[in-house]
Amino acid sequence: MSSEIKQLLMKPGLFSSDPQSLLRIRHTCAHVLGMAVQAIFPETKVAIGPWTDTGFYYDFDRAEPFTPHDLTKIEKRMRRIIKANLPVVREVIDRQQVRKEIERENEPYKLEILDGIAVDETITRYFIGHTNDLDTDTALDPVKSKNPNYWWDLCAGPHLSHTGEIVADAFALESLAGAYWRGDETKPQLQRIYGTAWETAEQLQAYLTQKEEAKRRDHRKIGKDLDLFSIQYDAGGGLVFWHPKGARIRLLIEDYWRQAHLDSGYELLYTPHIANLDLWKTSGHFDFYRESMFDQMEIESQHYQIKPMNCPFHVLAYKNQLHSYRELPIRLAELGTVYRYERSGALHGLMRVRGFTQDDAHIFCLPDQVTSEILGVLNLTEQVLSDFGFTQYEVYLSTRPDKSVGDNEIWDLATNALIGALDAKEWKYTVDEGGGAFYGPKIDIKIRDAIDRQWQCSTIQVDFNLPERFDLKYAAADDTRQRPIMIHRAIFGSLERFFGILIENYAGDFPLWLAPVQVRLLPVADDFYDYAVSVATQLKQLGYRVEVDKSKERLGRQIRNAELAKIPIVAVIGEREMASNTLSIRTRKSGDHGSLTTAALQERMQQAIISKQQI
RNA sequence: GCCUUUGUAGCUCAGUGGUAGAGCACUUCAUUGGUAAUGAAGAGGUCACGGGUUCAAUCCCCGUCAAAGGCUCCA
Repeated sequence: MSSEIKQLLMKPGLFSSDPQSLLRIRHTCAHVLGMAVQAIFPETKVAIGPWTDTGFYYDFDRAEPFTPHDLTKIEKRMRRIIKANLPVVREVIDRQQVRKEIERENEPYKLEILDGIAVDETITRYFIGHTNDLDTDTALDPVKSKNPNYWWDLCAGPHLSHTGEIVADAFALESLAGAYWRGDETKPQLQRIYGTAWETAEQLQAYLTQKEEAKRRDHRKIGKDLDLFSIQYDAGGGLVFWHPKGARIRLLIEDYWRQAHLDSGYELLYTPHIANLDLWKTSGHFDFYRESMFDQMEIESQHYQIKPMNCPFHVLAYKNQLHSYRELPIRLAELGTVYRYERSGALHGLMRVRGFTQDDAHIFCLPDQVTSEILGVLNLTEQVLSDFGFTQYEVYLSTRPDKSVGDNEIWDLATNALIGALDAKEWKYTVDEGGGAFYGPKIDIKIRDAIDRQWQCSTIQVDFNLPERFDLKYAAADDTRQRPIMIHRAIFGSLERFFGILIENYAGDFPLWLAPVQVRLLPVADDFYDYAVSVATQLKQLGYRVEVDKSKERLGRQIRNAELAKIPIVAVIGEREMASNTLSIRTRKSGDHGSLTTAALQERMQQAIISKQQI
C-alpha cells in the first residue's frame, strides 16, 4: 500500500513542472473559501487564509459556530464559484485607500494585517469576479456582501488567473477547528476551516489514500487491537500502561539499547524519581519550566520534585568525585522515567504523554574531544535507528539564539564541533539559524517512516549551562581545575513515543526480533495438543517466544486468529508432523514454507532475527 | 487550557420521548478437524456521570468527565 502511494506521488508528470502551481491552486482555493463563506454568512469576518502542505485553511470570526452541515453548503458554494470561472485579478493599491475600504467593510483582522505590512512594501490585493459586471450602485460602493460574484482580499499572491483553473474534483473541505488569532491564546479564538487541494483528482486520491493508510496504522488503534498498551482514565490522562505484549517489546528494546550503549563505551545509571526541589532551582529548570512540572510534595519540611528530566541527576553522579582529565570522556546513560505536566488538550496516545522514559545520556568531555564524541553519538544513533528499520534521516543544526548563555568563544567551539562531526559523517544538514537551546547548539534528527512521514526523535545538544550552574570540574594536566563540556543526547527521545512510531511504521507487523510472540503452534485436533506443548517448551528453552493455540477451534479459524494477531510464524501440528517430527510452517509475510524440522525452523528464524527482518 | 465533534455490551456500531438491538469476542453443548470465520444455545448494558423539563428521558435542555480533530505549549 505505502509503496503504491509513494509511486503514485513520485510518478513523473503527476505533479506539474511549475513548483508554484500547487501553491497558486491552494492560495486561490483559500480565497474561494473566504468568498463562499461570506456569501452564505455575510456577518462573518475574515482573518487569514494561507496554504499548507496539503491544502489550505481560512480563519473566520463568527458568533455562531459552523456545523459540519455548513461545511457541505460552503463546499457547494465553492464549486459554483469555480464553475463560474471568475477572473482572479491582482491590483497594487495605495495603503490609505485600501484602509478606507477595509474600514468600510468593517474587517478588523484585515486592518491588523494591513498595519503589519512594512511601510516600504508594495500592497496588493486580489479580486475574484468581474468588477465591470457590477451595476452602477455597487460599483460605487464595492462592499463584498452586496454582490455574490465579487470579492477581494489583501494578499501577496500568487494566484491562478481564473477560479475555473481549480480542478473541482481535486479539492475538498476537510474539517473545522478552533484557532487563536495570530496563534496567540490570549487573542480571540476563531473558527478555522481546513481544505485540501491538488492539481488532479488522481493526486487528491493519493492524498486521501495516504490519510487512510495513516489511520489504519494509528498506534492507538493497533495498540488496542493487539493489546499492547492502554491509557486509563481511572489512572489519569497521559499515563501509559504497558500490557504484557507491549511490555515484552519494550523489554527487547531496552535490552538492545543497554547492550548497544555498553558496547559504545557508556556506563549505565539508575537514579531516583524524585529529588529535593533545590536541585531544580540550581539547574534553572524551576525558573524556566515551572509551569510544566508536577507540583512539589513536602517531606519533613523539605520540598521534593518528581523529576521532569534526568540531567541534574547525571550531573550529580559526575560531581560526586573529582575526575582527572585522563578519565574523560565519561558517558553516563539511563533509561530515565520523567513526568511533565502537559495540558489535557495536548495529550495524544503514546506520542504526547505525562510520564515517559527518556533514553538519556550525558557525556562529560574535554573541549578537544567534542567533535569525536559527537561523531560517536551520530554513529550510534545511525546504528540504533537503522536496526529499528529507519534508514532515512533529515538532519538539522540549530545555532545560537538571541537569548542565550555562554560566551561567543564556547558557542563557536561547540557549533564547529557539531559541524565537524556532521562533515566527518558526511551527513547533509539544514541550518536552523538561532534555533538552538539557550544553553547550547544542537543537532536534531528526523526519521522517515514506511509511509514517508517525518518524526523527530534523536537530539544531540551541547550544554554550557549545567556545568556552570553545578560548577563541574575536572583536574587538568597542570593540576588546574577546568570545566568539562557536557553533551546531552537521546536517540529514541521517549520510549513511549518511539514505541508509538514503531507501531505505526510496522503497522503492528513487528520484525521477528521484536515480535512479542514469534511462533504460534496450531494443533489441528485435541490429540496433538500435548505434543504441541512439548514442541513449544523445546522452542522456549532455545529462547524463542512461542505459544500454543488453546482454542480447540478448527485450523482455518486458528490461522485466521493468528493472522489477525499479526503473529509472524504459525506452525501447524497434526498427524503428519507428529509422525515425521516436523512442523508445517506458514509465515505472515511469505505464506507456506512447507514441512520443516525444528532445527530448520530455528535456522530460518535465526537468520531473520540477526538481520532484524520480517520473516 | 481553548474551539468543534463524539460518548449505547469487552470491540465495531445501529436505534427510539413509552422497560434496549446487531455482528464480532466471551461461556456452554455438539462437531476430532489440514492453511483466513463449524453449528446451536447462553450470558453480558444505571444507554459516560450529575442535575433539569416531562405522566414518562438513553433520546430534549444545563453542567461535569472523557475521547477525537485542531489551536496553544513541548527543557
